[in-house]
Amino acid sequence: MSSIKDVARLAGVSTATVSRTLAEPDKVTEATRRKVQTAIRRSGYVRNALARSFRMQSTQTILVLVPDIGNPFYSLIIQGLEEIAQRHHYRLLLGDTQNSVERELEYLQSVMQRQVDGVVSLGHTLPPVPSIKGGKPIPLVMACEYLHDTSVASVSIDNIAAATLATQHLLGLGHRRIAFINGPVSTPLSKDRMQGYRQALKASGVPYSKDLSVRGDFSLLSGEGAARALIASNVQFTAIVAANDAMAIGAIKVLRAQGRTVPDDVSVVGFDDIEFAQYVEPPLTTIRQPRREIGRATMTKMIKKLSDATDQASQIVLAHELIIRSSTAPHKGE
Amino acid sequence: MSSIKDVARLAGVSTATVSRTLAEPDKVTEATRRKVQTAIRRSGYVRNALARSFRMQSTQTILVLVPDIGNPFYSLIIQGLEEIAQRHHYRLLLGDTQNSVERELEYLQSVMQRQVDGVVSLGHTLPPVPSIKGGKPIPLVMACEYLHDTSVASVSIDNIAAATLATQHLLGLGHRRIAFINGPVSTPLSKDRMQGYRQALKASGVPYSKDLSVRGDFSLLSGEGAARALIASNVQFTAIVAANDAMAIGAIKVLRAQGRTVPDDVSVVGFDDIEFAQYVEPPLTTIRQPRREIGRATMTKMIKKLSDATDQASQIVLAHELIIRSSTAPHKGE
DNA sequence: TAGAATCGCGAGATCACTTTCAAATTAAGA
DNA sequence: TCTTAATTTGAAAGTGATCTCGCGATTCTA
Repeated sequence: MSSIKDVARLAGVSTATVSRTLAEPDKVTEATRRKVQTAIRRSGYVRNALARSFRMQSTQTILVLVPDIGNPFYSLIIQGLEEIAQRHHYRLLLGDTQNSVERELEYLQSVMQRQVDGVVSLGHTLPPVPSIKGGKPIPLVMACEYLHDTSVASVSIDNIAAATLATQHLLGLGHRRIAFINGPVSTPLSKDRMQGYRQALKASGVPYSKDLSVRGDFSLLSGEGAARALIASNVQFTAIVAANDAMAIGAIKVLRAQGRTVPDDVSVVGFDDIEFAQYVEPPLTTIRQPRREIGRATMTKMIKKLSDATDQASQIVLAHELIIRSSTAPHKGE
Repeated sequence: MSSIKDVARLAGVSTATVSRTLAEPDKVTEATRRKVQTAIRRSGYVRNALARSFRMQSTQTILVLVPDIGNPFYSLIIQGLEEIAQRHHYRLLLGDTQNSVERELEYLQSVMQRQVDGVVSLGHTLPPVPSIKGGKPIPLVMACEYLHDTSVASVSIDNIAAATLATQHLLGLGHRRIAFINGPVSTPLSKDRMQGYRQALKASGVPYSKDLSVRGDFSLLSGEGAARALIASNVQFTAIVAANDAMAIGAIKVLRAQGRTVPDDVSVVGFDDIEFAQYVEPPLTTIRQPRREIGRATMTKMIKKLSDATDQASQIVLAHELIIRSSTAPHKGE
């Protein structure tokens, strides 16, 4: 493989000039530039990115921590991230943490070893260690999730407002006994959705009942479990709001299996608007998150931080939207 | 940041010894090992992976080309890949090619620039360029897809047999007019599934009709389109086999919208057994691919190639399985 | 047209690590 | 005790690029 030295020799210039030609072509004479360029072509030279990364101590790579690659919710976000990253010549290193702290730590090794220039986290656990990179903090941006207290940049929707909207929709249809299937409660995001739910209830004068809240982990299976728990506990409910679509879909499956029809017996509203939401029966009423846009905004923020270390952390909030399909209907009966 | 030099100085040894202590601790005296280790601890030294990669001309990173991250079919495969990779201290660089050649080429840049040690492709396009790495070919393994003619290693199921099995299931239920929704026809995988379909038909003495075959692109939307095309063409059919679950699910949606019930009016069998297949209505009969196992086997092969350049390309074939749910039923009627 | 400023280019240092080769030390054998 | 073999260690080379510094050439200013 030819190196920069070979090119330099072939072109009759120094390696410095070759490097310059590559990095800032206009800092070099027309004539030499041409010489170098033909030398490059002739030798089939390609820049050794490893050497370059080493020298510059930067890899043009962003680590993206995904809680679960299998969750289709993340796909559009990733596409948004990638779109902007590619535009700025950054690459994405996707790390599937599988909701496991150990796995996350493994990836953070890469960070410690300076193999990535920045970290985007789609999960709620704040990557703990990597705030130093040769003394300098390494940029971190959270997407979807966020931290209330700290000064970590994030991009998300207003989950309180969104959950309120979902609940209001049900309330507006005449439902009063509305169950709530939450995600893992530890995260600010889950807390906010819960808060939005309660807020809407309160505003309509509907008392909050603890029995109507169950917890899942955002998976299809946990949605089933939540619905089963709800039914087993014998509380009355005519509607459910789930903290994400997967759990809503899981719940619907159980509901139907138990002979309750959706939406006639119970209305269900989801959260996220994943692609499959339109394909289940009945098509799911849900809150749409601007997923691609979240990805774009997140990476844009990251790029900014990368080029300007003094860039301030900010909490970017994007708009959500209630998508009404067929899984919700007016409350029937006395 | 402290470097190996600092550690060496602190421990009163040479950098070579520090390096050795890290790489092969037993090539070093107990005493010096201890000295070095405390020096490492005291200085908070972490190996600079960039320098290391540069020196060794290897990054311990495998590029995984995924046609579409959003497709949940790939998630388990990726998890399988990751499981084995991590065990051997390799990292995964996930590249979402979005079925676009340009994007694929972008990622192949990484390969040319020696930023990855190997390439796993989940798509059908054979990465063209990267067969050279400093003259040496860089390992490539395909998963799911494969090439009939060449000597590229691959891990997949027997798609002919699998499609035959799916079709036979329908045939066994008494169906004779069985439609086939294929994927992009250019790929060996699609051709094989089609062939399996036709083979089963032939074996049962059912004539193949061109009108009963339509083509999609593996997406939910294209499944809808395919079903619509089928209906519009006015051919009679009482069953459909789709080349993947997403298209099957899309087709079911259209079927129901048109007033045909599944499976009473038309039986549908999918392919892949993605998680959602159990959650649609009716739950989907489908061919299960051992996805996690495919991932594992692929990465195992990759590791082998990485450590042994003479390793022969092989076509590993794993077992598939017909999962019968509720989207298929005996053919009704005269 | 002399002196100053600017520009283009090359020599060589540098980045942090691995690895070769030979020296030095230790262990084994006679 | 001396020689030989084995083991442990260090000096230094090498990896491929970038970048600083300074020199010579060119252009500008007065």
